[in-house]
Amino acid sequence: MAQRWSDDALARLRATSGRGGAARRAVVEYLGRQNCCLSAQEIYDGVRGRGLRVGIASVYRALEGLDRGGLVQRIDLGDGVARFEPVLPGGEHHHHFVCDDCGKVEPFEDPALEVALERIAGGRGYDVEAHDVVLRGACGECR
Amino acid sequence: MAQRWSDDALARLRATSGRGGAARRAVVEYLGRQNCCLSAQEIYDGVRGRGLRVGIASVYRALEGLDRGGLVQRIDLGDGVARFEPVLPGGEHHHHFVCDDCGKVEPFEDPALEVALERIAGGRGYDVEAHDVVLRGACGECR
DNA sequence: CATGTCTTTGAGAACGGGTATCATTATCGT
DNA sequence: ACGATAATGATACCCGTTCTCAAAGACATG
Ligand SMILES: [Zn+2]
Ligand SMILES: [Zn+2]
Ligand SMILES: [Zn+2]
Ligand SMILES: [Zn+2]
Repeated sequence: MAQRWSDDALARLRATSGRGGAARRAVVEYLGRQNCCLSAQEIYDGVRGRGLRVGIASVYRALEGLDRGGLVQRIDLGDGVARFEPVLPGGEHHHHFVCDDCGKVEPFEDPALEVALERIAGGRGYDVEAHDVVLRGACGECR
Repeated sequence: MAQRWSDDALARLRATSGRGGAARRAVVEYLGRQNCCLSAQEIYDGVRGRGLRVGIASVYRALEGLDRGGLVQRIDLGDGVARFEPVLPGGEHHHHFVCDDCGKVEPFEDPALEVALERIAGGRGYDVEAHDVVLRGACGECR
């Protein structure tokens, strides 16, 4: 599945952006191995940890391309650091709970929430294309 | 109502922080007059526009104190700028729609969404104290 | 009101995530 | 292999936010 996403993302990027590059490939492959959000710095560290000489600028460039193509979702948890996670085909996705105490980030899914959000999208004069939801509080260990 | 919030916030701040100051008072009074979120810079400009010599650092300090006291909600719309809006007593609040095209921010309320969020809060092992929701897309004028 | 103590304030430096720049390297059709 | 052109990496830069610190203000006391 993850491998599937990486391959698909690389193919899609090549179709829109003309050429392939090593940095972009490294970022996509590293990201495809994750199942929740990572910051650009975390991706940079992870890729570098594998011995690849990749610049932080290339990480941001790859993420920007992935974001424009809808292959990645930009997530803002309120700490001033943007995080990114793969967008799986079919629209299945999750949202995040952040512990105010220890900073832990946990994903969750909730179909009823998605339905409520769908209804809002339909009811207003807006053309809603995406939604962000973040829950805050104390996690099981911290409360 | 707005005046009510300002008075209450100032009283609450004085109770926790010992002394009152002119900058803090100016920020709270300006913020109490608004009904949706403002950035620190907008607050700074607004207060300065009234001829008060207030530093941007004091604006951030006031906002930090208000946030710690739960008197203000920090809102992150994903553009790298934190925004703040008064937290009204009773828990009534709204969320925001952001137009990807023109950048316009519009508030909306949706009881069904709040119910869905409440259910999530109760069902998991978390102790959820707050939630952020942002919808993105094209507004009525831009689509 | 004057004094002294402690807090708040404003200006600007410092910090950090993210972006722009640019010379160099890699890609890929030919 | 060659050459046009896009991608890359190092680093300078931008800008929102926080830190620092001397000066000003607030409050209790006499
Ligand atoms: Zn996630
Ligand atoms: Zn969702
Ligand atoms: Zn609002
Ligand atoms: Zn809500």
